[in-house]
Amino acid sequence: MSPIFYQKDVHLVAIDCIIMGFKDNDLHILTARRPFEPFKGGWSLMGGFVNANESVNNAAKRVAAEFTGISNIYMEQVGAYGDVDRDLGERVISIAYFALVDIELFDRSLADKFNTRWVKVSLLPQLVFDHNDMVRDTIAILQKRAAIKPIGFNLLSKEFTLPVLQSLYEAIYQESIDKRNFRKKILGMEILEKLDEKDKNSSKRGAYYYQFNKEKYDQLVQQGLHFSL
Amino acid sequence: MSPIFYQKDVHLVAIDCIIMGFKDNDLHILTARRPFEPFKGGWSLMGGFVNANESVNNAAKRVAAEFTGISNIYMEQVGAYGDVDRDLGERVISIAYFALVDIELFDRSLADKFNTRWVKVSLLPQLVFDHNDMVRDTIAILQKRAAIKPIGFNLLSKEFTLPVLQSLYEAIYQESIDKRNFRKKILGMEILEKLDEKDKNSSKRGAYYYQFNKEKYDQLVQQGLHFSL
DNA sequence: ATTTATAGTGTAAAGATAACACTTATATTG
DNA sequence: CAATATAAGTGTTATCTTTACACTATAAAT
Repeated sequence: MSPIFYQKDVHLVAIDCIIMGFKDNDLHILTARRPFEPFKGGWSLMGGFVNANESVNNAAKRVAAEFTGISNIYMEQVGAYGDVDRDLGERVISIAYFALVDIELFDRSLADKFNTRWVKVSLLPQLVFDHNDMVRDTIAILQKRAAIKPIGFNLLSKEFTLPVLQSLYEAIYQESIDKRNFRKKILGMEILEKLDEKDKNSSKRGAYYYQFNKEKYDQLVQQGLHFSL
Repeated sequence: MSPIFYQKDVHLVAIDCIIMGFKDNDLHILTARRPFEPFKGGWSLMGGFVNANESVNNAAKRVAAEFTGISNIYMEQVGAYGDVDRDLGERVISIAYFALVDIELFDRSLADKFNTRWVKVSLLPQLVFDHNDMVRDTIAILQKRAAIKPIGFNLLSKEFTLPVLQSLYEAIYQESIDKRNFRKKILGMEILEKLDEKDKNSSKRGAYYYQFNKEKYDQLVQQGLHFSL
């Protein structure tokens, strides 16, 4: 009766990464023209296979670093996608991860090497296999997670202005937010530090730069206080 | 350069099910004495391997049905667990699912067959491998999910009393809830139907039975209203 | 008839969220 | 150098949501 006496089936296990960046007031996803059959030339997420000697989490980090040139990326697992014929070539079980990167750190030489492009989430084309499902599930997770954890900062440079931070949250939630209410709430948390410099690119007056204070945040969490936007 | 020219590694892919039931005012998880090495005799979740010809979701349903005798179980994926040495015998990537069952429907003959037992979540022993992590992650998901979706009803019989429903939510959130506030909220959603019979087992006065009206709930969701407890 | 145990019920205070419009700073232009 | 144009920055009020809180009702058992 015991399964140990049967031959157990083995599977190809892949990683697919939903690599997200923020620019031009919009969330973007790194996509590539798929270089292999099946669906050669179709738009695809960044992927790779899990090797025998690496954890699934490490495989995801490896893949994300390979296509962006960035290490230490913030990543979360989205889930396993396991329909028998989800990959039309052969059976592959894929584990999807989303990655939040500061798009400024992206190594642009890799865009040529891998034929990748940052596309707006709102203008995402049809992707191969079930990759659109993965993106949809990612956005659902991101909306929930961003509301209760300060993960949005991973999408910004270390220094950012409040108008940019607000437009990031508007992009994530896909709805506009009242400026005064947003500032009241985010500044009320006391996890941001106001700097003396201003960003004068987007307005004549200029907007002050802020930076996220992780130490203060961790301290507040320990006191039982919670991020909530 | 293309990975297609390399031998790709293949993996054993397992399912582990966190099968949850509700009785005696507490959440319970189905556990079994593990019948194989490694860790033969250790407490374990219900597991199995994904076959070549079945989707991962179907494998999870198969495993859950095999150990409970119940089909059409409410299940959600918890995530993939992929450390290289998480299973000390051989490398196995496991995909965990939680299942919510009406414990009354459990086929008790299977408890003998598989040497399983329902144990209180609050008294869960140490489990083999990373199974305790899976349980912890399940409870975190369950707490969030139960707050925004009426999934708790999957743990109850079709007819239930409000005191029982409240104790279910108290068990999920691991905190006590004010009786009046709870009733106000849940009845205010208008997704419950009051029946004429009472349950007289737990009190002299008896508590009215209610049942969940899924049609009404779906209708309200379409109108943009949301469950929130 | 009395006791006992759980079911059932409403209101008010506090806190969170949502709605709303004008002033300020500064680069650019005439 | 005065006027203009543009985005940054700032408080208050109303509404809704959440929380806190204590007594009455029902019916079985004695």
